[in-house]
Amino acid sequence: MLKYQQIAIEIESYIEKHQMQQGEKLPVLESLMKEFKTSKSTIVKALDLLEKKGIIFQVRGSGIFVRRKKRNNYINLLSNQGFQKDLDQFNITSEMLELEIQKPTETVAQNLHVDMDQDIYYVKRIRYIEGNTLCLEESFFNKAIVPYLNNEIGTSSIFRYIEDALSLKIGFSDMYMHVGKLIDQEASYLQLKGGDPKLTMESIFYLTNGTPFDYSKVTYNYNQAQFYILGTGI
Amino acid sequence: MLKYQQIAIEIESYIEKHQMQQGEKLPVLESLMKEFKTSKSTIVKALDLLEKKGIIFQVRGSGIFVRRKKRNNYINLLSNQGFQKDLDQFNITSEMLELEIQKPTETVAQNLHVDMDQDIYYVKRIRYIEGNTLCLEESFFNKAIVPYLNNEIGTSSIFRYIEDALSLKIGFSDMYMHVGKLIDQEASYLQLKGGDPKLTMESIFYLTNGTPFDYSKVTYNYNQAQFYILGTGI
DNA sequence: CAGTGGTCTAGACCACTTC
DNA sequence: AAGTGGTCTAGACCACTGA
Repeated sequence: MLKYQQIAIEIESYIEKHQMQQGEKLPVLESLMKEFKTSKSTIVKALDLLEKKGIIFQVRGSGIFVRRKKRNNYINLLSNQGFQKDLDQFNITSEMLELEIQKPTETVAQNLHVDMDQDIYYVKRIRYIEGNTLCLEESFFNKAIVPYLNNEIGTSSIFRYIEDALSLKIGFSDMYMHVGKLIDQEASYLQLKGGDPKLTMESIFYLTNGTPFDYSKVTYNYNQAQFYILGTGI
Repeated sequence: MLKYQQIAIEIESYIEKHQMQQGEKLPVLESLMKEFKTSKSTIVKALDLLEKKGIIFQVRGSGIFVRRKKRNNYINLLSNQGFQKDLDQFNITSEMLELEIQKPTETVAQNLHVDMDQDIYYVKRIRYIEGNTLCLEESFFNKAIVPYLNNEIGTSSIFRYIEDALSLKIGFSDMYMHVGKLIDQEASYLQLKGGDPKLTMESIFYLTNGTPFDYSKVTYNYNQAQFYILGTGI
């Protein structure tokens, strides 16, 4: 664990433990430097990390203040802000519908940057949140990167498997979202009606070295599709 | 203009000008330091800024690479990634429906952190993108911070007015979104039908010093509600 | 004008990738 | 082993806030 990450975690825990409210002031840089026995830059880097996560905001000439979101029951759209902790606060389970090795369609081949004759893992799941249908998810994994998947991995967390068991490092993602109407087949999976609203999210996930390994298309139940984003900078 | 911001802009222009593609390599840190006659930290800071904006990604031990989004016709959800440049690429206009001074409702008072007897500017607008109805927007501005608004400001850019004319600095925002069905009144504004899908986005905007000055509720036309996010970190 | 955060430097050392 | 990005330090100086 790097020093600045460790410091960030400790400051965040401190805020949590003391139930600090929006606008409450944290100790000044000078104090933090002494407390953590480190240089100014390292503290600044830790604080920048917390600012990016939406935990604090810094005001030049004034101080460092706590920032807190106000609503629960909303899911964080940028999981990097919450280090996956956010989804853990909900009880999310998966039901596997299909899991097989396929050749990619043209769209999939393009998004995963593979040839049409390479193998792809196709995973189709329904995900539940607190027992309600959250979304229908179709994912395509580049088999050259994720050589093996099974039912057990699919019903728990594929990403955790990729990071822990395959020790690959996930880097960044492109996400595209739009709103539309459910077709009958989608509706039946989500226990809704054809023509009901849907939120579709297409994502491409990359390893830290820039290789795309997962293209996924997720159709959300509009009753559960509640997201928040803590924006930094306008 | 700060040095690291200037450098970031120049690197971004370079990428743009040379039409560099996803995965193309930029010069190494050493070269950039020499080229911009500056220290390593400053270059690193400029690159971190570009990484946060989704323009590049850095791979330790390997290099600095260009990142490019693939789809057009999608609106950037995090305008901080694009410095407002993103919306400028579309032709967006506004039609003012209402503009008046009111007392806040309880919800508004809470979100803007004002008392129930303080004055609020209420602004109701329809926004168009390339001539099509994009959204119906209701905004509430704290009059103590934004003391004056008129039709002209409202039909152009209220935020630009706040930053330029009032010289206030906008800091960060909380955004909450969910999907639902249009009620008849909303539908008529958006030239859609009652029961059609809608995306609702509630935002609270804060100045850099943490004071909330704008609470807005935006109902998007589902035909135009196409957003993208360039995620960094998972 | 004192207090506080932000930028910038020069350099040491570390961790990862690539050959 | 060489190349490349990442962390960390110590300190100078700058820019903004608020009493």
